[in-house]
Amino acid sequence: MIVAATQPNRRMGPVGSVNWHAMLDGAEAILRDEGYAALTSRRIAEQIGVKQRLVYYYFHTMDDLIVATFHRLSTRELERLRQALSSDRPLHEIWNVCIHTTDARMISEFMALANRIDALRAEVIRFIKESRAIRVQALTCAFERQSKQGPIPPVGVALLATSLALALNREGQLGVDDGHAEIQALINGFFAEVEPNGQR
Amino acid sequence: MIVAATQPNRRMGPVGSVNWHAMLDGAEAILRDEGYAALTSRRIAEQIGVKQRLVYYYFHTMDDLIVATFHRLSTRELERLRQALSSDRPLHEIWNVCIHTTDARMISEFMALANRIDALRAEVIRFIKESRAIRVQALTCAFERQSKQGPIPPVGVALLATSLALALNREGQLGVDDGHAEIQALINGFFAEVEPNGQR
DNA sequence: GTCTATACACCGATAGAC
DNA sequence: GTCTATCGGTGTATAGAC
Repeated sequence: MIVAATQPNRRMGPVGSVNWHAMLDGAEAILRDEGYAALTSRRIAEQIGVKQRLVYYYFHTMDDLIVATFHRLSTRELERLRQALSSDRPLHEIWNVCIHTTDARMISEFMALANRIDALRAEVIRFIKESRAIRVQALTCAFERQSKQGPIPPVGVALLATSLALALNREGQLGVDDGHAEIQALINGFFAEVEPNGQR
Repeated sequence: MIVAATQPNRRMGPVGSVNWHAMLDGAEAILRDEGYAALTSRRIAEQIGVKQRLVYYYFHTMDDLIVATFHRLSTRELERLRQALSSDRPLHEIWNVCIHTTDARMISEFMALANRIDALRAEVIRFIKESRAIRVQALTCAFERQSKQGPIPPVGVALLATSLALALNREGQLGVDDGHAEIQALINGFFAEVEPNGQR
């Protein structure tokens, strides 16, 4: 997954070890709180209490570390979505995951980083496609169960939901809420119609 | 508008002069093509063919330059939206502005920057609120003309439109198009119903 | 107005000891 | 596995000449 860029045969720390995870934890915290300009090997080392050199023992380059951070994050998010999919109220649960575990601020940082790190862009694309597929599956299933074909096919609703969740999240963090209540009412109406109660 | 941060009484270059605009032009280009990590005084100077020191003659700090760049950009965008509002088909024209002049990539960079530059965050909030107000005006007017009150009030549709335009833009640049045709069909249907032809 | 020159801090990445 | 030490480069921002 993570490919060497500079010194291919350098000795490397084990993927998945305690320090490896600690470094990604630190990277997430820094990205969230200070932005990607502050995401440096020195800052990560300071954050988790190790020496800077150690970061380069676990990751060939900073770009590799960033890609690994997103990969771990998106894998966890997909896992949550899959769990939500197999719950009693998949649509409600999937929406909850998007609204409550997604951090618009960190998404902004990764989107900006993806503009210039090719490997990250590929990961982002993979994540968008996989998460959309999960949503489509949940929606298709729900529509069939209610025996109704809405005016928008599942894949359209999936895109709509992603775009709205992100917008609500982003604007909420900025303190803007114009139209939010109205859209929330729309979403509540959709849920009432298509997934009115616990059923599986 | 732009407040001194470091050396308040320093002699400064004139706002709106040729060099001033050239620097913001350069900043936009760098932000769009290389991301905010590359947006440095040296890089801007190189881009427009002046010495690095000159950047600090026109802007107290890099943050000031960034805020000024967004301010000029958002002012121009609002101007385009106001022109669209007073056209024959305001809804169509406003949508065109969002889809064709908005660069999702640059938006990502500014959103990430706004996470840590307070003055920029204030500008972003101002822009979101003002552009939403313009959309609400266009939608309210169109709904009244058609004498129909849709299931979603204007401010909700405005938020929906912004969120969709951004999502279509962003994913289009990534090369993802799952659900895009379906949403485009939805938008076309909306236009056909609420603003079927040129009328003012 | 625009320049040269520079202070000072921090960056990624590596060599090689233990 | 983890360290010290370090290279070469780049960042913001300023002093002061012309």
